[in-house]
Amino acid sequence: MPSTSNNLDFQTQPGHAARRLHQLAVALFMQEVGELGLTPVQYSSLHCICNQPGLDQKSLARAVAFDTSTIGGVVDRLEARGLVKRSVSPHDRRVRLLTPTDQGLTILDAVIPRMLKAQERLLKPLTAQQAQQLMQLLHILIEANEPLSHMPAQD
Amino acid sequence: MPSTSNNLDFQTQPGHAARRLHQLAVALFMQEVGELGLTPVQYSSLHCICNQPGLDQKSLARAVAFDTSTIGGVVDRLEARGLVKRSVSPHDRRVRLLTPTDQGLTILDAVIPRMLKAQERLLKPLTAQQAQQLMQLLHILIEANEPLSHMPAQD
DNA sequence: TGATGATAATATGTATACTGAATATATTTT
DNA sequence: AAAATATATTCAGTATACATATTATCATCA
Repeated sequence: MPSTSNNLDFQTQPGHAARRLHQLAVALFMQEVGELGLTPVQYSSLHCICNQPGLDQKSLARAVAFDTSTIGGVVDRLEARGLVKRSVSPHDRRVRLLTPTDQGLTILDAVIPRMLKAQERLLKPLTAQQAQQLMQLLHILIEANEPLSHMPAQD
Repeated sequence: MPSTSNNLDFQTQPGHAARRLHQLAVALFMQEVGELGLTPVQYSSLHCICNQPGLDQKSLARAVAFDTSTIGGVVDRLEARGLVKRSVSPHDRRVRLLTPTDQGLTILDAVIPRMLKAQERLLKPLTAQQAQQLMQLLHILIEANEPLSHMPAQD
């Protein structure tokens, strides 16, 4: 028996389970929302920008927990689709301020019920109590390990 | 107040939590294992190949829950680093059989304790009971939603 | 046997997700 | 004010992760 068996099986490791859960969450999101052409990350970003128009990219990155490199490409695509506008901040010309277009606001409203359905489907195999438990446990891990995220640090 | 507030905040959605958990799991893995130059996915694949030498790529994809496009690139990189060999199956020349090299076996042994440390660190904020609960809930979701995975179907 | 269809792998294109370097602009220090 | 430092964004490079198309090979059946 090799040293790599049984309890060492990657299948049972939390990291692998985390990848699988994420994989399923994305697949469900794309099933429900994909028709509208928004990815999960694009949705989160658009949501943020609509709720806080005038946000800069660094703050957006922190809000959705991305590094600033990644957010750049996401915003590129939202901008290319005409859902968001980038403008140079008058106070600091390094900064790009993000605002939603009318089309961006419209599509966000169309996406939300579908997004909610995806979330519901993801947790459907759990009882209400289990679902609440899961979310609580996830939040503990996320908050405790926050410093590990690659998003820009708090001001 | 826009229609996109509060309980609709993406921060509280399970899909977002899933992405964050995965993000943390990868970051911890890379902290512990990165020095050895293996990613989480490469580790899982190498582990599989070492435990089942002669595996074909499709079976590997199913084992690690990837689609076959993705696994191709992963194996490319493992092969380029000399950890794995690809050979044409004598029974079916479409099939590539995967076997570990000595170096592949050696590096796997070196990786395992570090990988375990990463897993431990990920769940450290939880009590033993909570950790067990979390894993149980994750497995329920993964199994229930299995048909959604993009990995190749069972034979 | 030759056409048909199925299958394993590869190739192409898009979108995360990260590291590290480069660029432009601000701020601080001397 | 010039120099040094800091910051927001962008750029280049690597590695998932998926969809879709293509290629090579196999299996079946007319």
